[in-house]
Amino acid sequence: MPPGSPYNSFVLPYSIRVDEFSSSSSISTVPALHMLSHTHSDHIVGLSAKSFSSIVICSQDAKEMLLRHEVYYERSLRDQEIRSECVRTFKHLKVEPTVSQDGQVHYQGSRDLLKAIPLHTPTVIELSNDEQVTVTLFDANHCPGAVMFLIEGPKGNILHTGDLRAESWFIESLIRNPFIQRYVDPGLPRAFSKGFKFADYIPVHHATQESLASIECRLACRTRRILDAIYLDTASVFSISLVPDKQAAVTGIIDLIALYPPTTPFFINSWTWGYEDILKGIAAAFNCQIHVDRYKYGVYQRLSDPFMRDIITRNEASTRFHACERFDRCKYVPDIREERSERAKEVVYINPVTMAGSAWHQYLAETKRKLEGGEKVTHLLVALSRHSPLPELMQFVNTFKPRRVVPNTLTAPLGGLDWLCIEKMFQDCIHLDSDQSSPPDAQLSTRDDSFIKDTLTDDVGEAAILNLEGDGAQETAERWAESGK
DNA sequence: GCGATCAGAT
DNA sequence: CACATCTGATCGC
Repeated sequence: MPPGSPYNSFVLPYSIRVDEFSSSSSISTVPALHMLSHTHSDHIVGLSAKSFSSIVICSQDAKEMLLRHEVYYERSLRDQEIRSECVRTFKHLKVEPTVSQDGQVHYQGSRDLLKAIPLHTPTVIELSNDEQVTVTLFDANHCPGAVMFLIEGPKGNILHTGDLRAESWFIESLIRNPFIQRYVDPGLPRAFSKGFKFADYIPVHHATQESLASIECRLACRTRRILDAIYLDTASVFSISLVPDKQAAVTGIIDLIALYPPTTPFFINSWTWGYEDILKGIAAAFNCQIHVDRYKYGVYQRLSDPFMRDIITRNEASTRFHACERFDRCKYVPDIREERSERAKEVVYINPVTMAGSAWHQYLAETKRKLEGGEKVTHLLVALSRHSPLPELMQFVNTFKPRRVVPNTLTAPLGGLDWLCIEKMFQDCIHLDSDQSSPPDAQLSTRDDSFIKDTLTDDVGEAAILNLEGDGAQETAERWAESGK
């Protein structure tokens, strides 16, 4: 996931590279293994190169999505029947053997580079002659096919989250998942004891002092394992607000839709994978299907989610809910900016956004007031985030208390400042025995959360305000790079 | 000349 | 809106 991934996207100390496939970017070592967490375009850089010929580990859904991937321009040509066949960006990753007229099968040039592993299925993979790891996949609640990787081997046990939405139900389900349970921290919470205090924060999983003292728990602790590192989705790590869980976002938008006449047509701007919960929620609430375009239909029909398969239709006249091509909508949901017909004036446009929980409740109340007062509202928002903000990330990391946290992405111009900042954010969520690798300081730990709220805004650049020394960040980066070997 | 990569805008 | 995507410029074999 370039740019700005630490260690060139390698999961150190293993020769495993995640979500980056280009070889030109000044890396000297060829990875022993490639992994793909999901198919959003910033995670598949380099995979479209025709010269790429390595094995890639991913989920079955990600494999289907990748092999059916079409860029917008080619989808458009195909839909206008200017192209007679689909141009699929990654078709070189799977080439079927050919069968000649005499029935003989020719394997020359055939390949199937995407190795799909089912979820919750520990799988032994050879990295080299004398090194093997066990890889287990977990759904990451980010988009269809998106997974986390648990990598276990002689050089350590590492969880790579890919992109992640760790809502509380998600963390609770992990705690109960026997394939990762042994890595869950059984101790008392230390995080939030100082510095970070989120009023609405609900610790869900920690044992009490009494239960820790019980025989069962002491026995369990013998087999408790510790994650050496979590490679964490830090896309929204500088957002400190709590955001609604997906269910609250979906029920909110359903409540608003219900206030319109039952004939009002809606266009749902699913502009990238990951908004399926909105489509499913609407379909269930209004007992109807959602119209989608040829490309989305083809992909959704091949995914493992049976409910998703059932709620989509290609019949644009059969429903008032449309999630067809954003720039080529069907005739039932024309764009008001392009067409000033009576029909176009009736269309209501639903757009997913990232919004704090408090703002979402205000927005819902205000919009409901407008609609009930007869005001015309043609644009609706739905507060559905596909990445966890800081409170969720802290709860997630605190669940495991790993030895280290490595950000999956950094902002290059900050020169490592954000890395140091992230280290401080999670210092109370890592394992007690871990070295506090950063120098003791009074930056974050002695300040109260009002300082943090004032300091950390959604703008990543603001992180620099933390008065951290630039060379300190550099030093930290180098130290971590070294300890990762 | 083309594909691959990058910067910039939406 | 969004941190994913598209576009057009640039690089490089």
